[in-house]
Amino acid sequence: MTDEHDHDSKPELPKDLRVRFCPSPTGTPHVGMVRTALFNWAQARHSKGTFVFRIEDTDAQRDSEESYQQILDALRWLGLDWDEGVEVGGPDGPYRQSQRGDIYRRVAQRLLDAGYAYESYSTADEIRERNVAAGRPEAFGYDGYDRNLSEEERRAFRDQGRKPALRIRMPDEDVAFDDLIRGRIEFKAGSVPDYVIVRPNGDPLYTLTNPVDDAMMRINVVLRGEDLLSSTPRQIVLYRYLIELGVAQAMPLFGHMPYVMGQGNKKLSKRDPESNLFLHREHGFIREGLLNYLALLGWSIGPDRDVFSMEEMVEHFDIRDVKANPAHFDIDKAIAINAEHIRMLEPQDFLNRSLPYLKRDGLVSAETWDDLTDHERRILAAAAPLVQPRVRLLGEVSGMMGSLLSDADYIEPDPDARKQLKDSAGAVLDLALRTLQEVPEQDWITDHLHDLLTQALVDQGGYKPRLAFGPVRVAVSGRRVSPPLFESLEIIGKSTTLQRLTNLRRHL
RNA sequence: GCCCCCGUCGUCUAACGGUUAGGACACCAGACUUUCAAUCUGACAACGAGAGUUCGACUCUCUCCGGGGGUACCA
Repeated sequence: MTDEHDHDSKPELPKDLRVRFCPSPTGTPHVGMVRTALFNWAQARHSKGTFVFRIEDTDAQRDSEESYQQILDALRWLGLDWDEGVEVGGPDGPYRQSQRGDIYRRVAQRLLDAGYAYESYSTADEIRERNVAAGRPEAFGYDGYDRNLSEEERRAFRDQGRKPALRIRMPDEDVAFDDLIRGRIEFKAGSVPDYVIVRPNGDPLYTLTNPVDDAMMRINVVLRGEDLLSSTPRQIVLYRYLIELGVAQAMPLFGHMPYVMGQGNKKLSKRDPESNLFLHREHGFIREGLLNYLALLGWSIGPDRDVFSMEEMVEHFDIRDVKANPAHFDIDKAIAINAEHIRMLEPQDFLNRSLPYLKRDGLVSAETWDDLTDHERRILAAAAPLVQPRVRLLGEVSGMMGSLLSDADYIEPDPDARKQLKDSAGAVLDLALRTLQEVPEQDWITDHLHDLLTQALVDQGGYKPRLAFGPVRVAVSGRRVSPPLFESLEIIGKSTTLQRLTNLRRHL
């Protein structure tokens, strides 16, 4: 497969590509995070490179073990496998930043010794006060006050009991780079203030840990969210220092992916239910469908095409083809794509994946095929082809199959279904009952039942098909929407069918 | 304030100087049908605005407008 696009001014991807996914374990996994993981994974697989999975848990206040476990669960469910990282190990471990404190301390000290970083005693309040006093906007940022403190001045601060944060010294020059998605981006000199890499209490910050780990893990392509775009110049500067110190070998390439947007013009927030990956799973998204949809947010496999497998995505994916503008998460389209993937499932696969939902809803005795009863297996096998093209989410399977799996001799019609019953329903049910009673067990098959009822109700009874079959369907399924009628009759059998017809007749 | 990003149907996208601006989702109408789906047909619907460059701009440049992000001892 040759790449059909030229990528203008965008850089070439490195030969031995190494990308990473490095979430912070805060909260439950969300779709924006999944999309980031997906694009990194797809690029790694396409380029036959290495996908590193690291956890950035330097913020003890917000990080949680539960969230970490959920992220693992998410990636495993989605099938986004990693080559090096947590759980699987690798040459550059440990892969949780909370276990790498010594590394950061050592690098910070070297940055300080080399003069690339300096001690800063200013508090946030003091910085703000100085800005206001100098007529600068409050949000001007750090003013460089501690840049050239003498040893005496530093001692004076220490004697007051103050401890310094460590700040990186930003050079007074433009910083530019070629973004893999956006092309050349230039930041004007002086627009990025000196920034903190280590707190006064010694805690390293993301600003330090992220580039240091990328450097030590030899990450050469950084694909991350657009929200990190404006922090790239300071990262580049730090990287230059790390190269000087021999900690980093070379500057990585950067690509900044557009946001996934929610309602209105706002980034999909963690609070938004539509962002919750596990909620989508509970509703019955399958991994193929969700991943396919997420891939569509900013990327296209080609003209006039939007349903594809992950294998196809891997074959064609190039981060340089990703669009730079934010995309709205459209749940309707996501569901439609999911429906396509459900229809493409092998029938047995469809059943196996539906079982947890059926079990959850109390319709079957087990979550796995082998643990079901013969009776359940027989019904499910017969019902699957009827149901599979009719559901868009696996969570809908229960509603479609409920009346087939149940051996109840009466099903209370839901209100929607009851509205379908016209005045003629009683007479129709009587006629259907009389007709079906005569059918020998061995003739209780779909085609025969269809012929028989059509003849009795439509041809001879004079009812329009709608009026003829509506009441029968409601009696059997209790719903306005159901699997096809005659197949359903065959599946539930003669005895149950007659009982349900009789009992609906009684409850009219 | 300053810095940075983004701008094609309602939504996701195709187009890479020359097309009646294509497809998908949603919506509407129809065919098929026992219902609902599936499938098929059709309809509706977009280049933010203005200047350039060019024989010719969705496409290149600039300005404006609009939206978003950053300006943290969060990531």
